Amino acid sequence: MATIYDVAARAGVSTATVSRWLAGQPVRAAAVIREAVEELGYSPSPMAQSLKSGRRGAIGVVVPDVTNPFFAAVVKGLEQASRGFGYHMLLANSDESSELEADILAELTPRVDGFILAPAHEQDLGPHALSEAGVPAVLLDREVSGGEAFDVVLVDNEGGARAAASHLVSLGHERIAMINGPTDTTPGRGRRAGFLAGLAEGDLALDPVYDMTGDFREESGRQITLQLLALPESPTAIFTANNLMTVGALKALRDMRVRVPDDISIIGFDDLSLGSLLQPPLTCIARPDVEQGALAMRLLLSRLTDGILDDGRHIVLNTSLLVRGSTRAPSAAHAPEIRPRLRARSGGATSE
Amino acid sequence: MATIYDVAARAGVSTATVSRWLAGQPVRAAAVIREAVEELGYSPSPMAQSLKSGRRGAIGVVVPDVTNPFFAAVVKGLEQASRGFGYHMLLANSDESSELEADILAELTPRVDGFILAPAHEQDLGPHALSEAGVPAVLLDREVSGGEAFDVVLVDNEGGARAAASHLVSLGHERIAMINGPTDTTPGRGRRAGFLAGLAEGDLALDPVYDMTGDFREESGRQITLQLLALPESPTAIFTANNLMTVGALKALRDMRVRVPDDISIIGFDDLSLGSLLQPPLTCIARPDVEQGALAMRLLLSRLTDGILDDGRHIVLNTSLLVRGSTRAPSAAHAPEIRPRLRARSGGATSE
DNA sequence: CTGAAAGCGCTTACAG
DNA sequence: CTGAAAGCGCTTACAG
Repeated sequence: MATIYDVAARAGVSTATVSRWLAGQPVRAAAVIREAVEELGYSPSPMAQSLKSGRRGAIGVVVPDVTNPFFAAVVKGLEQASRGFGYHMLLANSDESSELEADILAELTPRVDGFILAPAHEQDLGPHALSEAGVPAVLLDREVSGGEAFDVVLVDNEGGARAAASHLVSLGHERIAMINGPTDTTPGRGRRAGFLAGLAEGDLALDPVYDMTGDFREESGRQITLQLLALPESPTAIFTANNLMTVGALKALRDMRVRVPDDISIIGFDDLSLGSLLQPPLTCIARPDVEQGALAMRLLLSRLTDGILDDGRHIVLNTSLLVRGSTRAPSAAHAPEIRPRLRARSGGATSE
Repeated sequence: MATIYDVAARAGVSTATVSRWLAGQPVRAAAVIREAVEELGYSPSPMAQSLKSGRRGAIGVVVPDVTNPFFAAVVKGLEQASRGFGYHMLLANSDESSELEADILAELTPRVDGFILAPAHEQDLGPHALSEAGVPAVLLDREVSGGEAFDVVLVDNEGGARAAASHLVSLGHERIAMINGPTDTTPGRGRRAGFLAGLAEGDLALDPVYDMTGDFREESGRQITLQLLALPESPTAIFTANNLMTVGALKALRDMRVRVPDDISIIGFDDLSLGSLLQPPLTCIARPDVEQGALAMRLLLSRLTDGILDDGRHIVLNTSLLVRGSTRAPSAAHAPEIRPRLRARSGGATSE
């Protein structure tokens, strides 16, 4: 590989001049240098440049799981927004583990100029180590306790979950279950709070037997749904707190031959790529994903390139309720008013 | 940040000794050095190390689109297989564009030790530039013409597509359409060849009006399906050549209220994450994805760490036919034998 | 605008 | 096993 010395020699100037030309500064020998560069096929070594300048030219992206369509979309948004700024993306999955996340951050820190991070848990220490090291980070979809100084791009978890609750309440449901994610994550905490608030507005409380916590993965959604169906008095409606758990719940429902929405209503936080193709189509709380990634990247770039040093900026994106076919009023067999009478005879259609 | 000089000074040894200790070589002052490193919170600069050693510690991953669940799974496999080897992943999307791909490769080349690449088209020049530059690359899911020297991990496109054709033929279909991807991609070429072969085994040919080519994206699957449905004699079965186009086709079918499999059968290459939840569940050609990524990474690592210099190794993964509910024998109204008679009266149920 | 020179933080023959 | 020294390929005050 040709070095800057080769170019300088060939062009008959000093390496300093070549370096200036590379940086776009006005240089007398511009034409000769360009020629030498082309003939030698020269391209500067990013490693050497970084060593001198301290600029790494890379951004670390750490998400729980790229396999989750939401995060895949986020990554796409990140890339779109960063195009043309000369940064590359170092991607890693934390697999929802705070330990792995901390390791990854430590590994990546000396290699990047900043981070886009969706922390596994709100108690994660990794992000704080970052701010101590002076590496800017914007938190995506999830906050961290004591992390007010970070830029954050969130979705309106409370508002979305509240809308889900209101929707179910307005349909007449009373036996309503929530399959939530860990409450030590921002989405888990926010969606729970919002859901409880929405129920409260309908003078309902979340019955402890219907108050379930999974781990945001498909399998936990499936298992918990199975548990709910096995209850002596199973719920007439379920709110699943994210896309993957919704899929798990739907699979459990199908396996148990529970009809949606006849026997049970289901509404999920996050739309599914095939949400509109399901039978019935999924009622859900939809939200931007690619845009959320793009927004986060723009915040980071503004710190990196404009040297912005404000306090943490908070952006909260709106959700929207998509009423499709998976929710409806509870069937007569489950209607609260007549439930006791019917149950004395039938034992309840869904409790088996 | 502490440098190796700080550590050396504190430990009372030379930087050479510290460097050797870092590399795991036996050193007398090991204990003192360790202490100094801990007290200073020293961690070596990867940039400086790279500049000296030439080892970049990163692998470039270039795929058409991480948003495609197949590639998201592949990326997960790549990461799993590389864990513990000390490499980081630089991820970029080519967006199915050969030009963007070439730019990305040029940008990334000086920063990585090797590439995992799913080329946009078989004529791409980018990969050849790589081998000229001496940067190892393994091709994933897609080959490149004249690229016999590359390691490649493919899926059995021919076999899978042939199985799809056989399945439809065995059900009695004759008016069979294929919605393929670009034939200048390995999957497009292979799946077409396999499908034609499968039809030929049933003494059938692919009618030119049923021989469609999209771009592997959802929207093209939708558009083409609409075109097929508008045909005076629409097909009784469709084979879609990848996951995204299958989704598009299903949406078109739903929008046009065409019943599956009553009015039309559909089989896709690639399973969908919700494939089993659809009504009817999707019949498809399934294949490994995470494993394909892991395999590709192992090939690359073997070149990188063991310095293997063999000729290109080819791995072809098997597909499996998942017969679910979206395919069945053509209905009487479409049965070839009696079609002419019926059509004289009804005009055909699906042609509207 | 330009060049000589120092230095970014390491690693690695070379000599001991 | 260890240290002095050169050098990886750049950039950037400094002096002109």
